[in-house]
Amino acid sequence: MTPMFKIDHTNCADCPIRHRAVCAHCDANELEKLEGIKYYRSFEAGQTILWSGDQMNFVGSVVSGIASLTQTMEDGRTQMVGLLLPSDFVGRPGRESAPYDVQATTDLVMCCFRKKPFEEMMNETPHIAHRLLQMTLDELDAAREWMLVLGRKTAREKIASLLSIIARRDASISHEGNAGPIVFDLPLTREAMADYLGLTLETVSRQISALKRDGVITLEGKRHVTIPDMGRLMEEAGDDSDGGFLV
Amino acid sequence: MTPMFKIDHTNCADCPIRHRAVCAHCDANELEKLEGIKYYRSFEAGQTILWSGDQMNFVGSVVSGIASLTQTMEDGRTQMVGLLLPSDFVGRPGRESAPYDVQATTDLVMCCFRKKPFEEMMNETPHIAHRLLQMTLDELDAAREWMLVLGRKTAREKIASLLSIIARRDASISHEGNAGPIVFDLPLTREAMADYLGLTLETVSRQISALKRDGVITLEGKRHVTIPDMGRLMEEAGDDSDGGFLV
DNA sequence: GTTTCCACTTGATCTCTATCAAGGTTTATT
DNA sequence: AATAAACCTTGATAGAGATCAAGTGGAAAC
Repeated sequence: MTPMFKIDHTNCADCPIRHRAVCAHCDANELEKLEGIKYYRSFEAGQTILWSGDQMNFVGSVVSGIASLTQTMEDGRTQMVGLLLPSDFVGRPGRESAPYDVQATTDLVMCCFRKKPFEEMMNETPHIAHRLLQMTLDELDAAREWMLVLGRKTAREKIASLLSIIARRDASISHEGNAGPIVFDLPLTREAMADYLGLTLETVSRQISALKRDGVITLEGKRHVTIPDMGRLMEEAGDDSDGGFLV
Repeated sequence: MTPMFKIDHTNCADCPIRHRAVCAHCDANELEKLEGIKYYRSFEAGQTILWSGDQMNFVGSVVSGIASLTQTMEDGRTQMVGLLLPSDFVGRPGRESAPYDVQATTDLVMCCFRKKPFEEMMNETPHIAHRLLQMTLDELDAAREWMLVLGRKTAREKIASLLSIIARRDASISHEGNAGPIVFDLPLTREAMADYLGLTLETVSRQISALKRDGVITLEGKRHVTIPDMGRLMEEAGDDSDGGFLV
């Protein structure tokens, strides 16, 4: 079965969304139906988009920036449970409320669809339901991969795993699958990284310094990262070299 | 929208599956179509049902016993990424292979459907696709809830969280939502619990002893557990008392 | 130009959990 | 009844990461 939506980071001319996600522009048949319910929203870094328990009256895709899903315990401990990069889908068709906080980790633009009409369209067009199921399965795979990181990896491996995810995601967007050094800007503070990895920000800082000292990464300033050897980084992450991350 | 399948632990006369899962007997319209492709399979405790990467040519529901999903690193570290209790759905419609090992943790009976015809039926009957999306979202919620456990909870809280999940699940099956002590048999070895919680089996044993010493649980033998006060257990787990676990 | 603030780094120490090791129970096997 | 094989418990010790604390650097605000 060939997917009705183009996927995997191909852009179309008039839409900024990379098409791992559902997008109106990708399917001429749906375009008119969606045009009316589509809108863009911008958020500032640090802004909370939704609190856990809030009514969620839209679904959408990240256009630019990074959003994060966070769970919080009563005493304030927090764990990031999802990182939404450009092209990722946000939303829970058929669900009333958000089960975790959704935050803009950086300045963020989202392409939103009002939920009701989106769901109606989903019910009428089976391939969209099918596509959503596939995306949800992707997210489930990514969440489970992350459970291994959280449960069994050392601090150093955790950092390497996170850098590896961001590097791979970034590389696949900027220049299609070539070798050579990978360069990118870290979009997360040390604290956000710690929240994602189940560490403290001090440990994150120490391990980044260690990876730098050992030549696994190069840093200019605090955010600009160069990965001279991706294979080496993935060894440090404890992954089989071919890698199975899906985020 | 009312679900076409009965859900939430109601049994019908001729089917052993509790209906959080897709099941032929729950929808007369689909019954005949499914009859031909449905079959039961039994597994012994410890048996591996699927290795990571194997072709997955069926989907199905757990009828009795417990199955687990496990990820393994090259050096042997393992993390359980899912626990499948009776009524849980196993399978990845539209996917070729399993991304993790599937094992029978106890003796296990599954109700299986051959994948191809199941997928065809899914494509023809939108409400089954819809139901599968909802179930996958449930699993995603559970996985993300578990990320908080793995990333931020102490060993004691982790044990309490696991007991809490099993107790709640068990209680909702055996006697509909009443108060009073909850009694059940632990279906997992200390080692399996450790693999699920990102701990060692020694730490699991020590924390269970501690919970017993502190009167949070009572143990007869090594597996028979009594929870005198479920609220107390949930406090120990660090949950807001109303609890959000979805497993 | 100075001050303030925020993100980050580094050091010292402590604590929780892993690790190593030994022994105990229960259940199955001979 | 004796033996073996899982499974579990408990103790001693070590180590990874948390916690507490001080200080650096850079950018924005005054």
